[in-house]
Amino acid sequence: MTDPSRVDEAIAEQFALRSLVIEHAPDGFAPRTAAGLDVAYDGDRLVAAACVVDVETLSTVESKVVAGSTDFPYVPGLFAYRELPSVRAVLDELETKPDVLVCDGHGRAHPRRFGLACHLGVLTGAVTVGVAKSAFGSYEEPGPRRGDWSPVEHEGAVVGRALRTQDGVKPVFVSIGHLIDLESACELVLRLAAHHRQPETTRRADHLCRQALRALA
DNA sequence: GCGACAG
DNA sequence: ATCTTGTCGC
Repeated sequence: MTDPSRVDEAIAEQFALRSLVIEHAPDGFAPRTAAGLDVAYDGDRLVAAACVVDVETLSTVESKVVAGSTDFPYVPGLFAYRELPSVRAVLDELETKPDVLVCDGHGRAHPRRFGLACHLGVLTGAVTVGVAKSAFGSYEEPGPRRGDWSPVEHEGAVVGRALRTQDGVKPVFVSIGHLIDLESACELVLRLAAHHRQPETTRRADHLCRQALRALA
């Protein structure tokens, strides 16, 4: 049961905020650290995790987990309203200030071009990238090799890429969140996904939050 | 009107 | 996201 008024309100806010997204990086932007963000659920209880990784060596610099809860249901297109509060909470716990945040979901590749990654970026002023495991709508299959990609379009505009991060695996869907360009975002994701389909950042954050969640139960 | 729909 | 065994591949 999703309260219609909360949904309408959220959608209106997305339209109001989406023009604030900046689609290019600051001069000489070269991220040295990247933080992966993820949330694991047990009903309405949840654990959010952030894992900061050295982009060059892929070693973990710092990680934090935070327990919390949600009152907003999962609604496609309104993911941010469910996860953003806990994601921001765990980010506040970090002592390190990551150069870029890698979100588990879409940025511009969203029905209203304002997915979780954009929302987080605009609200915090951080550089953000969205990496999702599935796409809204359809896309053309990219080539079979690591690094191959195809554009993801929405209403005639390129909003993201289906990026093959390993030979023969399903592509991930990369889109910018805030303060970066799509090319740089894909370059970063490919670098972080040196060993697996998913970037090391998201993988480690994923492991951390579900491990912490089972520790509570 | 019907189906599709990040996690 | 989460519920879940065995199984294919490096």
